[in-house]
Amino acid sequence: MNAIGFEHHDHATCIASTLRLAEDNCAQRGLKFTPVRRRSLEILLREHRAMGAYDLLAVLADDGHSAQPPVAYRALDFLVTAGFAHKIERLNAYIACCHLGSDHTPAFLICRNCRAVGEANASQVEIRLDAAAQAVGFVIERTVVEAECLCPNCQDAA
Amino acid sequence: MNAIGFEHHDHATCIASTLRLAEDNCAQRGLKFTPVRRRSLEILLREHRAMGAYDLLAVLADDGHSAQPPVAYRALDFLVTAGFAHKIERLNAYIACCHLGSDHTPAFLICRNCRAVGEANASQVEIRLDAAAQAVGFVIERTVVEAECLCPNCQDAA
DNA sequence: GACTGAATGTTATAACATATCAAGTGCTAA
DNA sequence: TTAGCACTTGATATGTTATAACATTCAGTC
Repeated sequence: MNAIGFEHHDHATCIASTLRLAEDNCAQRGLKFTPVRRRSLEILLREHRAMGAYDLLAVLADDGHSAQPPVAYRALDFLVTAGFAHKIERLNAYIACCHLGSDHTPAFLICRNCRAVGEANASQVEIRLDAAAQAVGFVIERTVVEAECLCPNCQDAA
Repeated sequence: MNAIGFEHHDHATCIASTLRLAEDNCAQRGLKFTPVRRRSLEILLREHRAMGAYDLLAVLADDGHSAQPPVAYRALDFLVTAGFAHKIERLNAYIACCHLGSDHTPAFLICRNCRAVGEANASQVEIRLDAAAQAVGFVIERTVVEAECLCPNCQDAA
């Protein structure tokens, strides 16, 4: 369950700058970037992979935070709502957003074998559901796109 | 959690013909369309909406079938694998396929308020994830597209 | 009849998620 | 300055979704 496309980057800088971005963003929007929320985002960024809520919880517990499930779910809900993280429905797991700041419809590539996750950016995805939605009078608010894949490693292994 | 696009159809005929289609399909492919599997598909078709595994289980139990979770999950797994049903990841629920027989990438419209579900057919959906997948060496096997919507009723209610 | 492989029965538990209510915190307006 | 409000956090309990593991049954076939 590693993230894809991050093999050669300065991880510490990436985390710090994203946290700063999130901080600024919260200030602008009047959102409270509390310690648990900040720490949760930091954990997701540090892992750079999809984590279950209970995985996050375990790390928070190690920090000495309260370790009841609602703590993790509240933090994740905040991050997802604020656009700092995404939920991978397929895995019931959460991942820090790679394109924080830019408005985007995320699309995920998920290895069905090792659960590695890659986030494609919006320009690479085009969806034409509008006609179908209009036909039945639905208004689309958000679209989840998740592709079940085999990653290069797991292709080789097979 | 009603299905969309089925307001004016002959439901009994629809169920019967779909079951027959599934039966033929299994015969051709050498799959065993056992009583539980058949009954599960019939239940999904009858409901014409996304059902949780435990919802299905409850109906099976009323029939007098064994009512342990694996019974429902096995039946659902068979139906999904055979292409007779789909899983709605967003809802952790299952729905009978509307386009049984035709090869298709399903796409769902899901009302976030009442959980009504509509299945769009493949020609209305176009996805361009290939470039993103190629860039990181992933091979896409299946794509999940689920749009979070407001259905007409819930738009009015708002 | 005995073997084989698939399907089913059964028990237990893992994994994911939320309801509820109490307590703390920070802001602001009388 | 303190009363009230909105929001966040703490804590307990429980609800919901899913699977592991192993026993048993059953249909086909040698």
